[in-house]
Amino acid sequence: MPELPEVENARRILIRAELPGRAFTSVRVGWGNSVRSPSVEDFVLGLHSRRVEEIDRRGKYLLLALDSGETLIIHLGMTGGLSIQPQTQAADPMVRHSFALDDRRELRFRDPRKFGHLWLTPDAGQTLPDLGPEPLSPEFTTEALAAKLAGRNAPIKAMLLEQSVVAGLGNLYVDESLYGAGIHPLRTAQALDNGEIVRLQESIVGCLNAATAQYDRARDAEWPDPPSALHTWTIPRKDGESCPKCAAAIAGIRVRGRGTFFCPECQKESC
DNA sequence: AGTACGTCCTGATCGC
DNA sequence: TGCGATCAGGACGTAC
Repeated sequence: MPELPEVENARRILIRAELPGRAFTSVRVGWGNSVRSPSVEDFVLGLHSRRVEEIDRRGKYLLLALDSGETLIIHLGMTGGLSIQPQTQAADPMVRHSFALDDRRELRFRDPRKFGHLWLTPDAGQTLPDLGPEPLSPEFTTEALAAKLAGRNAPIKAMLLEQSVVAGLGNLYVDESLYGAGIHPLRTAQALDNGEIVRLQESIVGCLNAATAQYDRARDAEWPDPPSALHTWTIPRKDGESCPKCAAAIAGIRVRGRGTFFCPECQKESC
């Protein structure tokens, strides 16, 4: 499931593959429900002959700035992945959308589960939902995190999945961050003390930086076939496996319907 | 407003 | 062995 490090990896792959500078010569939308706005027809028309100038990221959203002044926003959903391949190369049947480029290559959006989404908008800021701070930017301070958690009764795990609290965390990196901070996923957000919030903020940054660095190394080592997903987590995601720190049995529970793994010894429910 | 839950999707895995 | 049932979850709509 693409979360911040995976989306950032995708961004850097597209930049290294020199997508910026290229123009779309034709666009094929294979699953209309993916296009959130405008209509599929206007989406295709609006992209025609447009050149990609820059590729940015906000949370889990990729932002492709076009020479028309509009922005193509891509969210990979749970199973989405992007690649650039020669137009002559046969496309996987799971490729839902194709963006032919002016150099005989093609940007392909593979998305088996169809949870990915696309937008073409004149104002990305207005189109994107309310997103919290970028966790790898200086704006993501302990104070900023504390302010978001203040007065909130939901489990800390649910809060961290909320993109308006911090942008870019998903199920996996939330578990990983809580494990690193030694905080139980069901702790009430507003019950965390200052020391715990400090540890949590540091753990989130540490997890994301470590994963991003791992992707950087893999891209360099495996170019031109860099991995789109790596095993970046340290806590086993299986009930009963041993905690790498204390060897206790890892517990698997469900929090808000999400599979959640933690160490009952390192992450006590009451403190 | 805050919290919780169902929904969209289909490949992979599970269990009989 | 085969096949139907279940699982996986990001973001959003709806409900309380």
